[in-house]
This record gives sequence, structure tokens and C-alpha cells, in this order.
Amino acid sequence: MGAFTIGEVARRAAISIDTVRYYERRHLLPAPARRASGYRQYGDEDVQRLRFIRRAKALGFALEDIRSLLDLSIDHERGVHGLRARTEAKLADIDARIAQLQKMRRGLRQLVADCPGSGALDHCPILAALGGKEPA
Amino acid sequence: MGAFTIGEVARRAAISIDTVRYYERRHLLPAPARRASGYRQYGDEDVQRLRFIRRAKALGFALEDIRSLLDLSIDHERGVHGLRARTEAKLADIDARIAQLQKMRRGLRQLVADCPGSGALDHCPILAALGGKEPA
DNA sequence: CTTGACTCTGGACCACGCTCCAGGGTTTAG
DNA sequence: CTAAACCCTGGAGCGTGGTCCAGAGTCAAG
Repeated sequence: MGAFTIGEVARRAAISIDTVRYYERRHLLPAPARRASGYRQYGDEDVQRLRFIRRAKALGFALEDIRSLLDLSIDHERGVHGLRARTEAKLADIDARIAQLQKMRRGLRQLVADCPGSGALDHCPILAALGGKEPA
Repeated sequence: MGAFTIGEVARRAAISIDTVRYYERRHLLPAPARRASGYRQYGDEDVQRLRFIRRAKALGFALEDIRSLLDLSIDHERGVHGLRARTEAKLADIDARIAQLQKMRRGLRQLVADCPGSGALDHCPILAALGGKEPA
């Protein structure tokens, strides 16, 4: 369906025009067809791809990671060479991220639970935990 | 009771000398006393402060956040409220990230399940999981 | 006194992920 | 036809969080 201008595709993907061109330069988005005038022409698949990028970015993936995720799906279309290994590597990466965040979360959760919400800062467990002693 | 040089304080806090000076420029660390020669002189409280910064950073706080946390510690009456609120906000942010990562993880799991290393699929589950439709 | 390790300043530079700008050309509504 | 709104390119600039460098001075050991 779509034969969108860059402005339309940007609006549909809820990102800026500059960002669309930036992603093209960074090869996260394939170079689109051009009109005779030089205007870029996009389709629905580009909107999908840009939304994918936006969501993955919101999950904390670097653009480079996202590019490899996208490459992964291209491999998928082409017939799956080494796809499983790469997918599992990505999965391990995600698990590590989750574990890291959960560790962080437990630390902060405990601090909030212990925090009286009032009183002298000298007794604040958050500061105590952050400023605590270390071995060596 | 130290009277540490920048090298010593950096080593004790497990960060680089350049980073110590960088934190000073960014006002995360007060400008230290100087020897007649101009050498910076640090004390134990600086080591503590640098360790605080390192820990807070590991918990996901931006340097700017950390600077306000440190500033808050000056305001003993109000400090705890602000600190607790900031910590809780950070916690909510972390929870959201975990939830989204788990969603993505499920998508990738599905991809692995659907694609055991050979054969072809006509649809990418990652795109399905993350590139899904949006309102408008 | 010499040597080597350390420190000083200021500024350049890096990666990341945009964001904006100038100075053009194009498209479209009235 | 005109004017507004859009698009093009290339490159500069920005915020974050550092890292590295030159060219100079300082300190401690032998």
C-alpha cells in the first residue's frame, strides 16, 4: 500500500524525519526508492521496521544491536543460516540485561523498603548502602 | 585520614585519574585543597564520595542524578523525601524495562522454537512481538 | 643531582544518537 | 502563478561520560 514520503513515514513511525535519514545512513533502514525528483519513497514495511527500531531502542538496545536483530530477520527470510545460534546469543544478551536490571531492582527495592521517608539523612539506608565500605 | 594524591584517591575509588578530574569539573566532587605545588590533596571523605558515585552509577543513575543526590545530602531536613522519591521513580523505570525485555525475550524464544536451525519460515516472530500495530 | 614516576592545565577527541542548519529544489492548494 | 509546505544534501553541533595528549612542573629514591 503505502507510497509514503519521508514526512509521512516518520509521522507513522512516530520519529523525526532527521532520524529516518540517520537510520538510513547507519544502515538500519535500507535506502529507499526515489522519485524522479529525488524524494524518498517508503512503504508499509518501512513503517514496521521503524517501529521495531523504536521499540527495541526503548528496551535499551543500541542501534548496532538492533541492526543485528534486523539482519537476523533478513536471514530468516533468506533461509536461516546460523540463525538459531545468533538468536540464542541475542537471547543470552537479553537474559543478562534482565538479570542486571533485577539485581539493580532488588538493591533499590530493599533501600526503599528500609527508608523511613523522614528523619535525618544520617540514618538513610539508601545513602548508607551507596556509600558503604568496600573490601580493599 | 588520608592526604592522598589524585593517583591514590583514584586507585582507592577504583576509577581513573582523568575521571576524578572530570567529576571535579562536573561538580560531583568538590575542588580539593592544593599543595603549594598545585597538587590536589584528597581525604577519606573524597574516597567515600567517589565510591558513592561509582555505586550509584552502577545502579543506573545518571551523573546529573547523582549530583542531586549528593546535593540533597546537604539538606538534612528535606533530603530523605527527595531521595526516596527519586529512588522509587528509578525503581518504576527499572520494572518497566524488565517487563519490556521479558516481552522481547518471549518473542525471541518463540523464534528459536519456530526455527530450530533449518527450514524456512514466512514470518518473523520478533517483528510480530515488537513491530506490532499501534493506535493511529 | 639525576632519573623516573607522578601531577598540572587546557583542550582535543571518542562513540552514541540524534538534531539542526543553510541553501538549494519540488509539490500542491488556491 | 504564487506561496506554503515539503524534500534534498552535507556538515556542524549537542549532551553524556569519559579518555588522551602535549608540554610543563614536582616529588622520591638512589
